[in-house]
Amino acid sequence: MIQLDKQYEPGEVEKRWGKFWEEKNFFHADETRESSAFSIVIPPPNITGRLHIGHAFNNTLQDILTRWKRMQGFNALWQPGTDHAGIATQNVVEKQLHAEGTNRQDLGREEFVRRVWKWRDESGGTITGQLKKLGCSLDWERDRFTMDEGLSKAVREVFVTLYEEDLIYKGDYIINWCPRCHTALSDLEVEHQDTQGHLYHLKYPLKDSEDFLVIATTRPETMLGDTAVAVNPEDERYQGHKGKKLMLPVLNREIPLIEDGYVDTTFGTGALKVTPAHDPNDFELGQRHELETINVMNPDGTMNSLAGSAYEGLDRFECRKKLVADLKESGVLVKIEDLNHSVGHCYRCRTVVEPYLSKQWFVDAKTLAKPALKAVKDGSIKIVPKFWENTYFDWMENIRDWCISRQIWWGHQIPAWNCGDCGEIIVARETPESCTACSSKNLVQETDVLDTWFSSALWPFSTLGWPEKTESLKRFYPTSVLCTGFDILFFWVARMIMMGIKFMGDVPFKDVYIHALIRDAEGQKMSKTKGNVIDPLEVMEKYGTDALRFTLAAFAAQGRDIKLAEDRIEGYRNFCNKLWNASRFVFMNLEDYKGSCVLDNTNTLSKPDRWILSRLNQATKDVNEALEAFRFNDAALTVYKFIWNEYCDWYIELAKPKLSGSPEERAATQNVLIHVLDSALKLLHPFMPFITEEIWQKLPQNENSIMVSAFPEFQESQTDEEIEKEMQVIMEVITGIRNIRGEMNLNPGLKLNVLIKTQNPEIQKSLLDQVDYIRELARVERMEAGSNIEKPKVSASSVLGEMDLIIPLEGLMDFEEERNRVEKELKKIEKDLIFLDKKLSNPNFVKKAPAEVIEKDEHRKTSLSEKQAKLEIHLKTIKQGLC
RNA sequence: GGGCGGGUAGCUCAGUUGGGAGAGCACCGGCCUUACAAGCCGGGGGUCACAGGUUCGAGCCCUGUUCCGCCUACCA
Repeated sequence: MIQLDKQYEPGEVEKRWGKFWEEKNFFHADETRESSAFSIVIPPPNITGRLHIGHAFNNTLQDILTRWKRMQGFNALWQPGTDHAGIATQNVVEKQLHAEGTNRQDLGREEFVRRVWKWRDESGGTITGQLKKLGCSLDWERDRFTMDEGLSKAVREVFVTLYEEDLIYKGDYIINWCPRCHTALSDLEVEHQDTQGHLYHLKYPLKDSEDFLVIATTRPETMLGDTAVAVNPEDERYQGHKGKKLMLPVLNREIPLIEDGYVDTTFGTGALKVTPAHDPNDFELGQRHELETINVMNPDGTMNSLAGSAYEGLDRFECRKKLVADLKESGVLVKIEDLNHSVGHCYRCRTVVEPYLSKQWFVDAKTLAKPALKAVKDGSIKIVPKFWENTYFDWMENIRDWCISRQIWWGHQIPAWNCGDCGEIIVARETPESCTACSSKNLVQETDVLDTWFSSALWPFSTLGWPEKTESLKRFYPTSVLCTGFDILFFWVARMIMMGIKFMGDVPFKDVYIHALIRDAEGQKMSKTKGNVIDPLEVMEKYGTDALRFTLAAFAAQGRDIKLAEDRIEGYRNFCNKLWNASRFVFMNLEDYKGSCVLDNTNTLSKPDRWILSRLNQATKDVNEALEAFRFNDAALTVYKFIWNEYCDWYIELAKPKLSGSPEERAATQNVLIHVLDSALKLLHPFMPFITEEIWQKLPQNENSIMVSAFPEFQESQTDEEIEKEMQVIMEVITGIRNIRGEMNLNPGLKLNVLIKTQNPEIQKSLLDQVDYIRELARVERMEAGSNIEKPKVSASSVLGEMDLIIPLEGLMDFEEERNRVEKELKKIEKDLIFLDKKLSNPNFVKKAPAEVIEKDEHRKTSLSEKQAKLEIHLKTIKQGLC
């Protein structure tokens, strides 16, 4: 006989089954298998990553879907992999070098890249091990890395194709420059933060005049690169100055006054300094007016020689300080105002980014966005929850070209070669031997690498073998669903849609499930610097992986951010224990059991048996429907309630008397206990894979693992509404008795006698049929049920539907308590009746509401009135007793 | 500036087509009832942010206000 410990201990169990699943290769999806496919690609974690709570959440949801579909018989693939995470990884290794007293420049590019690979081989797998601990059923055989040979080939293929179609181009534009990372960033990689800054008002003198204009700027140091001042042509203040020249203070450079409708007459003084090399708007102004561009900064954020000898070499912020002091002294500075404005920061290192003119590579995003926009508009891709679609549309409709070149070393080097002789740019899939224009062998490859998100954008097909035409692609593309947080909707999701449609001719996934972000108990974003991170590994250690997974699923409602509270995890840890002990009970009663988990003979079933089977069927339906709609929380809660509130609270209790009944009764009950436990474990398995496997393996069945067993399916024939109603009445009586016992402080051990008066012969019969359950569960000695019951004077009583529940309490009666109890009940009824009366006496309601609603209310009113009358009589006798 | 999400019990949150609000935790009372004290039984607790509107009927639909959070933007 199988004995379970009194408490569930997750640690050892999790290790054992994790290993078992992997050894049995259950996570593998075979592309040659015929059954219909279900596929998900993991949002590839950075190789620098350690599993944080966001990963745990995201991957738990994916694992739930994958396990569920796999059990449903789908050929289910969950594609694993990691991202090389260009800047992030480079920063990590650079930090190491710094600690060793060296740097990447000293190492040189080749050696540095070798060093990063070495780091990746040694530490890049951390997250993989952690995902395994979480129980993720990823097909590890297919593990991919964005810098793998195959995926790099895909990157080249895409780059070259887009270049050939003029969808990738190279040009001089203002980009976001991070002076610390020494690289360009895409617009998305800049985090805007509202910052309390200053607006400096400066006098720009007109040439050969005492007169001057006042301009306003937040970044005075950029004035050193000014090549014009602009005003709005409509601005009356400046009508007299048309065509004049100004002298740039400090450098005494002559600059023109130009007119452009872009200038906002209401901001500052209505005069705008124009710095085409250091501001995106000024750059456009400059292009329109053919202004010179003067770049006054070095890539590291210090001022260069064009800034003038007084400032050359200074850091941009030091320069600002010194310059402002100088301007104040020379009388150029008019005033300094406080200004709250948003300042861009590098999303990797938090350094203030600098708008910077430089030569970069861009993707023509507008062209690629069009079909990607359409795919969501026409429903080829569904975003859940739907409100994210608007955000997606908005961004895609206003998309700007994507800067894809990065001046770092770790990543996919751009497949472009510059001819040292004729200057030709050669973009090619294979490294060229010689220049296509002049046949020179003097070719140097572009040193820039591609934005990390460029390779991520190809993930749904590059991982399946593209550009080769593989079986895996055929079977698993398009993938079924993409599951991710909204923070990378633009970074990743939108770009995958663009690239998928462009290169596969089909969407990369049919559904996108966007989940919320997890915050701490105060609603703060978790971050290491704040020290408020919940470490999933610690939580798993403390409460068990299943408890964490279930908590995350139960929180996954569609809407607000998730404030993770530890007591919820504890609550679901308790649920594990509850399930464990219910199973323990089942196993304790199986020593003579000979059957299997499959119900063979339904004829011998008792009413509670039929009831729990019907309820199981309903739960099955609800779970499947909820998962189908990505309502993880509903699905989780359904299983929870079924197991705890129905199977444990009622069915096991109802089963106890039958287990000590006749051998036939005992056998039948064992059958149902086991069958329902078996099914409940399956329903729960996607959420709690470890404990369900542990218990399931002890059940009498022959399959390999619960994870490859068949997920329960709803069967119309298994629903039995009659039985559900009948059992409801029995439960009501039991609860009613318990209620009186509790409210009147009667000793729980005290056996009561119970009278039930009812005119309904069916209820009478049912009560008498099932008197054993009532006696057992409500601790009743004798029960009488009939239509001619006399109510003893000294008794507690309540009205339950068509039944009058009477408990004689001669010698035990606390009249005071009973009066309070009945008066409380009457008060409630009175309130309800007033409400119903009002409603039913409203002619419009009677006229317009659907018949069934009216009928329901009328019925309710009658039964409440009856109940009220009966209770009032009862109350009278109580009061007599009190006197 | 534009957009999105949220405001429901003391706390954390559900509430799927509109028909008088639920869970977990916390709280109160009673129980070691041989599966489980990480448990069992019973109980109290809500002007569903505010103000209007539509409707016979609104937590749910519409409008406005307010507070919180987030996204986005070329506010020098």
